[in-house]
Amino acid sequence: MDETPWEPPTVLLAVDLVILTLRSSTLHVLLVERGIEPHKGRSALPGGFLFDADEDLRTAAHRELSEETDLDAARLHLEQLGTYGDPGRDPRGRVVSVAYLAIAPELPEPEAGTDASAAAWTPVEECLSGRTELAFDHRSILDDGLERARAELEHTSLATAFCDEPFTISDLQQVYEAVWGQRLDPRNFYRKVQAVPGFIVPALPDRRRTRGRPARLFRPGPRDRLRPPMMRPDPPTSSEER
Amino acid sequence: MDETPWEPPTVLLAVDLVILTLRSSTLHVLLVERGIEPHKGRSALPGGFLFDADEDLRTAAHRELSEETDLDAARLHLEQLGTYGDPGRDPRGRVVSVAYLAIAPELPEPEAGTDASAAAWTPVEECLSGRTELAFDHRSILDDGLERARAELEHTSLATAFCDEPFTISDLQQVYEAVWGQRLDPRNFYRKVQAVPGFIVPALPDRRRTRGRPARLFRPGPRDRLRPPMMRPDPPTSSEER
DNA sequence: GCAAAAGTGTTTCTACTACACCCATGT
DNA sequence: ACATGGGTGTAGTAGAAACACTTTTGC
Repeated sequence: MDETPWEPPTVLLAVDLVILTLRSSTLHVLLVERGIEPHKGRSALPGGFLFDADEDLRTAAHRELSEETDLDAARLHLEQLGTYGDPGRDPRGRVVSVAYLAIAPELPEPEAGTDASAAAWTPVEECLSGRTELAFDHRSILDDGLERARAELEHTSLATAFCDEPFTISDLQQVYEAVWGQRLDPRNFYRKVQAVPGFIVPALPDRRRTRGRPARLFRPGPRDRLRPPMMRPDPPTSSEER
Repeated sequence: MDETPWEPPTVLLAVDLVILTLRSSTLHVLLVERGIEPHKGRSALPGGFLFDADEDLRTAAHRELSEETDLDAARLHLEQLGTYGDPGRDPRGRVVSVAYLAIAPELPEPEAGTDASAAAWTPVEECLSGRTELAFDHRSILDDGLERARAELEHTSLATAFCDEPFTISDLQQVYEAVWGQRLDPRNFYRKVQAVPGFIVPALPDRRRTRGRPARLFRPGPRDRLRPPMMRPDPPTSSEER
């Protein structure tokens, strides 16, 4: 049908990162302020173009992560989220961006970019409410990243990636509550988590000094997929169909 | 840091399709025989390069689908699966491929390509066992597609996309059994499916003529996300950790 | 009538919820 | 002592599995 000599179109390939963390029990996302057009001065997800034609996609994501934060990128959970390639999403031309989702434990210092204009942890609520508007289609990438994180908390051990080791069970509970936006019963959570084989394993009989009784400490277990899953309670469903 | 004039590398963008269907109670995937190098003569997932720089990714997937099968592409469930961009996955150069997952009900005629050399429904078992070797990294794309389909059967109404309307509950059960590779109890399945609000709704009091008592007919319901989910039974777990 | 598949009832077991209660520590 | 969060017991409820049994058709 089309045996005519035909040149496939080339596109620019980029990676974008949704980096989530918990800061004082609130979910935050790392945003940079764009230093150049388009969308100069607006907040955006960290990311950038593939460096050269031999660079692996995941490697590119790690590189951008290192360039724009001081995180120990190696130990970070990093997972492909989706690819965003609508024509017109970037006025400079056809840019297709592969988004990655990264989860970081709470950091000592919030920012310290070596590359981008400014990097800052921003409460996700600010983005969702529209108080902070994101460049390009980064709002929908963020939405997808949040929904992915919420779903993975049910079926994988992702939550432990938010925590520094060792962690207490209520550390873990704060992760679930922040990401799901729901309060959970600490007593039931305590047992439910431990009922999942391989999710968490006890650490040294060390104990954490806070108010109240010291808590036992745990580390991530060997299992990545949770069986049974940690199902989130149904949100108050407005209408029932039949 | 690098303010030197720098040209971002361009890549070739492709789409690949994992098209699954049920044929005589067995899960099949659509494969084409490659007519050109590389991997000439080998089986591969249908797909191809982006047509031009203005073409949407999903549109490209639909176009390739129409070109290589006679499916009514419009009514097909089509969902982004992931992006495969390892350098070296294609010897022709840097090709990044966005994979889509499509689910089709059983078709009157299995093949009829207008574009590719030959299209054929192949039992997925043939690919998994290695009896049919796939070109490029299509084997791992297929693996990801299967795992995605298995997971979506639990949480979404994807299974109805395998069925022609109207369908019986045991039609639906065959979908679950084929994709999960597990036998299910028909009596419990019968009630479990109907206990999910909005999953399926009764169709005309028409009945299907087979051996045995005729079954009631149903259509897909309004809900896309299943609550409660249809959890698959745990596969016989080999080892328990503690 | 008999085979075959659809659909129902019932029992048992497990899992989740809600909440009362006890435990260990800092102040 | 007492406040504060960690951890345990337990009853009530809902859902899942297992399986006996009835119903409706084709032959």
